[in-house]
Amino acid sequence: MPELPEAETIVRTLAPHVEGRRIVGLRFHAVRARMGEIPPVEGRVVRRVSRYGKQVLLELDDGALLIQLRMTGALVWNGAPGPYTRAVLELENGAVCFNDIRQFGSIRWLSAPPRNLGPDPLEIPLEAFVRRLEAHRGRIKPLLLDQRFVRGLGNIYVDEILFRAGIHPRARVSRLSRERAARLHRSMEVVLRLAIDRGGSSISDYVDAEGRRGSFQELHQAYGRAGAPCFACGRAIRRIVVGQRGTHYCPKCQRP
DNA sequence: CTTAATGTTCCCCA
DNA sequence: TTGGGGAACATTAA
Repeated sequence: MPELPEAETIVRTLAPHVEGRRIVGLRFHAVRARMGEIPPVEGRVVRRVSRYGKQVLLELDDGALLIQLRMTGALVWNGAPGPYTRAVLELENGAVCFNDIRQFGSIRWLSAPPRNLGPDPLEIPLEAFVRRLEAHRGRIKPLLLDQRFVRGLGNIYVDEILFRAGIHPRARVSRLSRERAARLHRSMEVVLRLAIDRGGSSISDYVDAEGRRGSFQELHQAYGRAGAPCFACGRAIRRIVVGQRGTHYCPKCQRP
């Protein structure tokens, strides 16, 4: 469920409730939700809530809880625990439910800040982005989905970004002109910022920490619009499979 | 009953 | 080493 804009929205809506608050307990309702060992966190204070790509970090004094939401994970403040609640973090002033229908998500302990992924797409300068592109060969969509290339993009936003940039999802990275690379860089920033402004995309399950849905799905130009007319040219949006992921694009605006 | 779904990881092959 | 394809994980909805 969460890509960068959803994770960012969760962080922004969760932070005011938990930052500076003392932890009372961390309980797992599903064994698979905990990845690896987690030291006792009772009595420790949540210093900061932040985002690393599409993951959420609850930073304590000497480490952090890293929450991977994967496909259906959610962090809801003071929500009632339900059948899909996999863990609950109790604080002095309330609780955070980690809900996750498909159970792909997990919570793990980090003793040092993560740095295993690529740069944040909202922070990487154009020059660095172009240099990174030049170091790769394959197709553009799988590369943008690779979290080691940039961190935070997922299936929805890659389709939206490529649409806005007018680039075919199967375009070869090595054949992108500098101009198109610049357009891609700009589209990345515009689409992500717009999506954050709209509180993310709620296709099925996604809600922020207040339990509210996002509205960026109403502005999708490509994702989920197979067969519908392109807002730019009127041609039907096409759905293909690229790297095992459903991929939506306009055959006219995104020429091969 | 079959397929696809906002994600990642692992295995095999070129 | 890199990249591509397929499968796996668990659950729901169409």
